[in-house]
Amino acid sequence: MNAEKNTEEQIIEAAKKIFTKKGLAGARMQDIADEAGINKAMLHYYYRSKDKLFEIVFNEAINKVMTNLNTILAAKMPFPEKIKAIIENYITALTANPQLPLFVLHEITQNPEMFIRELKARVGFPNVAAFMREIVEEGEKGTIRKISPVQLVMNILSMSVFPFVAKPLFQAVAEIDDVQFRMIMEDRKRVLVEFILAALRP
Amino acid sequence: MNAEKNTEEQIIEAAKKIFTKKGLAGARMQDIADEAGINKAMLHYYYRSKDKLFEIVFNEAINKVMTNLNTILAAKMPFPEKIKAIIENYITALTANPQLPLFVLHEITQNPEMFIRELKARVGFPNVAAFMREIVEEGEKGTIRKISPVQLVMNILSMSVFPFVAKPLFQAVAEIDDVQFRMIMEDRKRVLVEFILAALRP
DNA sequence: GTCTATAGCTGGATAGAC
DNA sequence: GTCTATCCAGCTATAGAC
Repeated sequence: MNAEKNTEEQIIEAAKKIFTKKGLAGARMQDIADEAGINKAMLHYYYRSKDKLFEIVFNEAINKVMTNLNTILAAKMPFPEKIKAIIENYITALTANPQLPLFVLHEITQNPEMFIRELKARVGFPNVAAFMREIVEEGEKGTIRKISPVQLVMNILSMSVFPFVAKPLFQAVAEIDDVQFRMIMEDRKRVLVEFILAALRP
Repeated sequence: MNAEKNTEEQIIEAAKKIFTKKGLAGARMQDIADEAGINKAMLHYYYRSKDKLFEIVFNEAINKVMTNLNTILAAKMPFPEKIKAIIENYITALTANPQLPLFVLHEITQNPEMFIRELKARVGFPNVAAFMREIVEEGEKGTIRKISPVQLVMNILSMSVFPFVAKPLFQAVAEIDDVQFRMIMEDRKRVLVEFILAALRP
């Protein structure tokens, strides 16, 4: 309902909100129109079809997630600090946008082709290979315990992202509200770094 | 298409498959009928509505996931072995059913009320409180490093479940097929236990 | 119990006035 | 560019024959 912005932007904003909440199949064009404070016909006027509108929102989400990660992975800094940076970056970004990962993962599963297309559009997108080489090197230098780089990457990613994917489940089981969840996630930045570095002690 | 089983069972079987794959909003009654090798009208004859059918499938999924975990959490065994049991149990179960967690998490997010209703129906369902007490005790005994029990539970769960939630993403980025993924998950049982126990060394 | 046919509605998309 | 009215496909659900 941002009366300041132009219609195109308003629509994208509204579409983001509805699609991330309901998914492609669950979202209604009427919902998006209502959220944007405009008429349903306008959506088609500007973006032709539901699928086209979705693709824009989805690709934007992918790029947002990936670009962030990529810059850190490529950065030159000592290994433990890099781990710290990755974790803090993820948790901060996802605290601001908790529904994003579940949305992305669900839609990738529903339609892997669209994701792969977008992956290939951005050349050499996830710069994870270099980071994995770093893990092997550190292991050989003896700075950290030797560990399969694929598994370590999975561990770091899992522990950073999964709590947000499982947020409603955690909240129901542990009976905690949004404020408490935020606090746990804030605390988690420190805990996770400690945990991972402890696991990697030679 | 199990010609042996009775129609009720065939329908549930088919509904499981389609719902876990497409979600509630994405699934079509026609798909389920086709999968079961029967007519669309039969679905309504046996289960009245799409929502009713879905609720049965969903609750069965919840119970399957929970019951398994609960028995292990309640079991009496040394702490490190319990961790091993939890991880191996999860990874084995999810290897046989990789789409289950994403389905459950997505639908909980769409409709938390249904999940909470089912949670309350099973009394004292997730027996996680006892396990968290165990974590604190072990920390005070000095057998493991002191750590917030909530955070440790999140870590264990995240690392066990998330790879399956993110399976299509991993496969696309790392360009691996189903066989390779299975191997990595099989290997992961050992790696994870090592990783966690290493992180918990006092 | 099982099928065909169809009612009834929802929701994406378009026509056309302004 | 924006709105109202409307079309039409696709879907859930039911009626009714067998």
